[in-house]
Amino acid sequence: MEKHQHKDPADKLSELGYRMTPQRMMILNAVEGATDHISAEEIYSQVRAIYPHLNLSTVYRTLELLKNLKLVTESDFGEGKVRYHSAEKGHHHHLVCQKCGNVVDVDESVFTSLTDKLSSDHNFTADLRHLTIFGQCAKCKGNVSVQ
Amino acid sequence: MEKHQHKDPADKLSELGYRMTPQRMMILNAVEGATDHISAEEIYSQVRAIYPHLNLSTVYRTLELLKNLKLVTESDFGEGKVRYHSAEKGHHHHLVCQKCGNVVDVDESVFTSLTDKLSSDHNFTADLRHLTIFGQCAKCKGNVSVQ
DNA sequence: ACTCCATTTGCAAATGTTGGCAACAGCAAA
DNA sequence: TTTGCTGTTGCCAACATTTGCAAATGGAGT
Repeated sequence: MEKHQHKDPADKLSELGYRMTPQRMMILNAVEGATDHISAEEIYSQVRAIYPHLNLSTVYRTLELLKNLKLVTESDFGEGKVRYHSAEKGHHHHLVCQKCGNVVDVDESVFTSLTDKLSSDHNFTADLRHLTIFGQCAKCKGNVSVQ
Repeated sequence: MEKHQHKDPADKLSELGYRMTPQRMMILNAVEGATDHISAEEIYSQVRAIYPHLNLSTVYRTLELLKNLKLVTESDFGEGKVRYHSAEKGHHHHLVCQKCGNVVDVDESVFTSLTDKLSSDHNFTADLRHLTIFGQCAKCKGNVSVQ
């Protein structure tokens, strides 16, 4: 009954001609179900707990696919690994402090002036899904230490 | 005679208390001398040709140092590896087309409205040295193909 | 149910990059 | 010049991620 009220990402996959395999189903669930940005390794062990026959490559390949289909979002917080987030839950971007490592979310609207300018000046349609901005937060701005 | 007209990056290193070793000298030269954005591996083999006793780790560690000292700039063009550029040659940013892979340079000024907003709204000082924006260029905007 | 075939997976090896640790080298003090 | 301290390097193993390839599988057609 509530089947076609808002399109389930799983349906979206098969509608686009991709196969809905158990692996994909569970990886998708892991990303959707995560309360925060989740890493490939976390998805891997989380799914493995209930579906032990799963390869890490499959996780990466599925995330790549979901990313291309705009079902998930990829963010690099400078940890040496990348994190994923369900696109369903709304777009937002990140400010990462290079000193304390703190991450602040900012709304997409902050970037509209930039995307407008890129569009008008360069005829370039920016895709800001991955955008992470590094810099210094309010707290750390006083510190003068060189790294 | 022209020694202290504009500060040589090499001098800058030792002034800041870092040692000027042959490895660092040659890695720095490789980045300064490159006509375009150069990868770690390229620096490695280029320096090795005239200084065979050099380790790839040293290249990465030196680049990390130069990056922190704001002598070089790091850019990720989505090739699976990162590229470096001499900061002396002026700051600019990149628009990478997700379809054709073409890279366009844009001037730093395009981003002033964004950095101003981040500063006033979030008291966050953005460091845009690494900024690469993905999206679609003018040519590819017509295409409808999914990936 | 059965066949077929492109898609998807697992496996293992390769990639680019980082980290630990012991040996080495620059430089200041004696 | 020798000593000693500390920063730097080489070596090697770890890490996150990607790739090639052969085997397995979903699902359309019979």
